[in-house]
Amino acid sequence: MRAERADAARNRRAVLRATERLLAEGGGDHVSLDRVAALAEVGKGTVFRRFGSRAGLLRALLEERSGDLREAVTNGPPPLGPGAPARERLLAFLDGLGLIAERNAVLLSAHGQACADDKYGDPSYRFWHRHLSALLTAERPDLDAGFLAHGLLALFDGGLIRHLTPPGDPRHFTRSVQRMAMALLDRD
Amino acid sequence: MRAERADAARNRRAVLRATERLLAEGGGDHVSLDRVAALAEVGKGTVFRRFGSRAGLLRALLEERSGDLREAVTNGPPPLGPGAPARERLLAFLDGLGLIAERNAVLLSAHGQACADDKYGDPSYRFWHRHLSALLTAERPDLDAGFLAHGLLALFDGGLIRHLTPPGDPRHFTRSVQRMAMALLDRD
Amino acid sequence: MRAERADAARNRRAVLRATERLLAEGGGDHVSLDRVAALAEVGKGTVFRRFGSRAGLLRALLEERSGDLREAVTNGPPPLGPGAPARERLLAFLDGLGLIAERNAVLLSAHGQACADDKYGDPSYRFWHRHLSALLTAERPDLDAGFLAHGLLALFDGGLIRHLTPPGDPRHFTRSVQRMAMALLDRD
Amino acid sequence: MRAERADAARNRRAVLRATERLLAEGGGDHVSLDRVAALAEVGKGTVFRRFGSRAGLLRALLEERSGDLREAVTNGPPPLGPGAPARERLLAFLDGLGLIAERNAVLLSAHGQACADDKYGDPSYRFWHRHLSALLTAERPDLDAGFLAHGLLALFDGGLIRHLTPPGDPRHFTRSVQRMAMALLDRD
DNA sequence: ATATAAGCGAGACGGTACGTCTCGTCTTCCA
DNA sequence: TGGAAGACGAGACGTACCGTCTCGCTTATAT
Repeated sequence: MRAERADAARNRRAVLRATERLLAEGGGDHVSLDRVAALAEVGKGTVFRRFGSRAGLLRALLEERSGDLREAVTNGPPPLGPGAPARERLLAFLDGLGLIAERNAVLLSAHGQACADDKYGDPSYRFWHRHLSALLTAERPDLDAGFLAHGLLALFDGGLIRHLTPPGDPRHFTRSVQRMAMALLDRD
Repeated sequence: MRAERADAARNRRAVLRATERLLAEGGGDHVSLDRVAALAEVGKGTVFRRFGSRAGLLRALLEERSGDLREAVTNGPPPLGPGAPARERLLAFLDGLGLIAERNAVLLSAHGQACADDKYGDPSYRFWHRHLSALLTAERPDLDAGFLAHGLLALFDGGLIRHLTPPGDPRHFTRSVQRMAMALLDRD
Repeated sequence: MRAERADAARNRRAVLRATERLLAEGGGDHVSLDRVAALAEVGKGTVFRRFGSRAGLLRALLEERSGDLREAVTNGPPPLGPGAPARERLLAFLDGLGLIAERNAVLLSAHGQACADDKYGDPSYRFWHRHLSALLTAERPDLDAGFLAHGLLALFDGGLIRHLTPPGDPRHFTRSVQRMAMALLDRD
Repeated sequence: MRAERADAARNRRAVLRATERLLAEGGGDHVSLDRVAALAEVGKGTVFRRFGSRAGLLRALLEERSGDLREAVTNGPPPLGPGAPARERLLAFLDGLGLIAERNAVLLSAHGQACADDKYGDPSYRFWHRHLSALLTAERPDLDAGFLAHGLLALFDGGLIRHLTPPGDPRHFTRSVQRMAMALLDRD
């Protein structure tokens, strides 16, 4: 049991590392499960047993990347975690999510393509959405916070980030998102 | 450049009609170019000659669907066309685009998947983006209208529309978008 | 190198059987890889994985057909195998090869068309050529046996065989080849 | 009427020149009728009007190349033409045909592939075959001259010529053919 | 000079093969 | 005997090709 777990963990890591290498090399289309398995020196079946599908693999990688943020948002210290005013938490959250997105634009694209239309049911998406909704509601109970949350999350698209990120200013996108959020929060 | 040959036009139409039939029947994944060609009673080569790729085909269909709006926005009467106040034009435009999107959510999804990350360079996207940017700038020159325009357009995602449209209220999504736009325009 | 998997072998056989059925049904042009795969109840990829290309498939079939002769010539009893006088071995070999060719004229044509000009580098061709050369050299060291071997093998063309085989005398072609070989061997 | 003929002749020549340029450039597979038409600056329809098919085009080119030999063999002076002893005519003929074949090995391959199995009914082939048969019969009425003629003609295969022609000795193949023919003629 | 007719370039078309690729399943085999 | 390796089915994609067919310009004749 224990040895087996170690194997599984090693494989899991190998597959994820292979995936990110392929992502870095050739973009989202470069990540085929055959290639991932080959690069990870693992059978294709193993990839599926661990991750279920291409979408699952990309999702797992994305969750690995954003696990810390999720933790910080739930249990961490302010301003990310509970305790700070909603406005500050919102800005901090967008900063954190933006950083992840900027660093993983290619992965984001690939995940978006793979998940197709299940994207909005994804637990991860739902978590971000709930969090955003709550913060927005706190500041602007008069607005449709749920929809606004979708609106803000819709910005976190790999293609858009690549399109908007100028060379030399990797945080440009995040600041734009934050400004847009502020424009939404500002009461007329 | 010679004009499109008569039979070419006929085929173009047949292919587009076949595409929409397949989209309606079985969703985006049902639209394979082989099937399109077969249903249109056209050689596979013809589809590729006209549309270049799966993405090109879906794009063409989408442009056909939105051609009227584009025309109305450019040369039509107010409030869509020039002449009305920017705020009214914006609402009218979002109404028009929302209607198209609500009616073509499946197509939108399929297109989004196929176009991958070239989406933001697409002439059609750029047109909508320019238009939105101009209207937003007119109302709120103090904001980053270009980014807000991307933000609003990011909402027009097939999956999100399906996710948010309740049975019995097909225009719900559009109204939400309009409200979000108004929230952005309202000066603090 | 692992041994061929059991299912791989099964599929290999199924594909070859499908190929020969299609050859028999409708001639060489009837053998498309799509059809072969469909008839063998096998994915198209499997055909390519095993045989690499149309040419490879036909070559494999041909080699299957001539494997026994190859074995008999190498290790079998005289007069085909080693031990008999060269003249008798030559006649026996031509008889064997002629029989195969007469029975597989259609396959021969198809293979000739598909292999294009790599024909003379093909291991199978080289084997027959070496064998023939050796036998001819033994009998007529004064002649260019290598060239004569090419000359004799050039006769084994599907189209020529069909052209020369009268109804009711399927071995006519072979006897002609043998007589021509004898004419070459006969010393002036 | 007369002007039209001029056009037709010009086009015919342009198409043949284009064909040979493509043959020279990239081998037989490079000669697609689309490319021929484009290079000849001629409509594709014109190619088909003149030559009927890919095979017809290659045949026409081949006949252009061998027209002189045909004429010389029929009406020319000895030893090619009538008047010389059969043995000398045969050698002269093989020399002439060999020269053409050596210079047009690629064309020969392409023609062989295109004509598939109609090759032996081709008027040109039949002419060479009749001529060879007659000469062989004259020398060796005891042999099956018709078959031997096929045997000799079977040597004129583009692939074989390329395979056997060493760099620096372009007539090697022809001499080999002549020696083989002599070996056949030499009475035991 | 105008109208009609023929012919040709250009190339689109239908149909289809090829070979590559992908996913997710499923069989086989090894440890 | 349980899980890793990877072959498999299914089928899409995009390209190429052939031989046919359509179109519309250009020329050629007829009025």
